[in-house]
Amino acid sequence: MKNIKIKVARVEHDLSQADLAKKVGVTRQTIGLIEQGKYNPSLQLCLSICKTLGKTLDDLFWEEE
Amino acid sequence: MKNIKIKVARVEHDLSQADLAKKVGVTRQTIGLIEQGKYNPSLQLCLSICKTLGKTLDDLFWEEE
DNA sequence: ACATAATGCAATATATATTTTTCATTAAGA
DNA sequence: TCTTAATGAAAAATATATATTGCATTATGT
Repeated sequence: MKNIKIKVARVEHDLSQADLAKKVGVTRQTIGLIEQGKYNPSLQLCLSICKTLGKTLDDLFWEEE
Repeated sequence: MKNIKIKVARVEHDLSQADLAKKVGVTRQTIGLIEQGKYNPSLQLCLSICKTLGKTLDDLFWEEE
C-alpha cells in the first residue's frame, strides 16, 4: 500500500524525493518506490528516514487494520 | 547492536526462537541473528514480529542515542 | 552422567532490496 | 512557449536479506 505519511512528512520539510534520498544515503528511486508502497525497505533505511524527518517508526511505518 | 527487547518480548510469550520463527514465517536463524543485532531485517518482517509479540515498531526497534 | 531443547556459528544457495542508467510525463516559472 | 525540477517507470547489475543444512555448545531436567 502507498505510504502517504512519508510523503507528507517529506513535503513538510520541503524536501524533494531526491533531497531526502541524498540525506538518507539512498537513491531517489528507492524513496519513490517506498512512497508508492512497492518496496519492503530495510529497518536501517526506515530508521534513517525517520531520523531525517523527525518522526518515529510508528509515525511513518505503522499500519493499523 | 543486540536487540534485547525482542528477546524479552519473546520470552514473555514463552516462545523459543524457533517458535517465533515459525509464527512469523521465517527461519530460526533469522530470528537468532536479529536478536544478536547482526541483521538488518526488512520492514515487513519487523511488522510480523511486532504483531506476533503484541508490540509496536517503536517498542521493539527504536533506539535512542 | 545422559538426553534433549535452545541457541550460536558458518558455508552455500536463493530471493529480493537497492543501484545505475535512461526515458517519459507532469507541473511550475520565466 | 521554453526550460527546468520533480516524479514515475523499466531494464540490467549488484548487494544483501533470508533459507537451507549441518555441527558445536550450553543449559536444563531426569
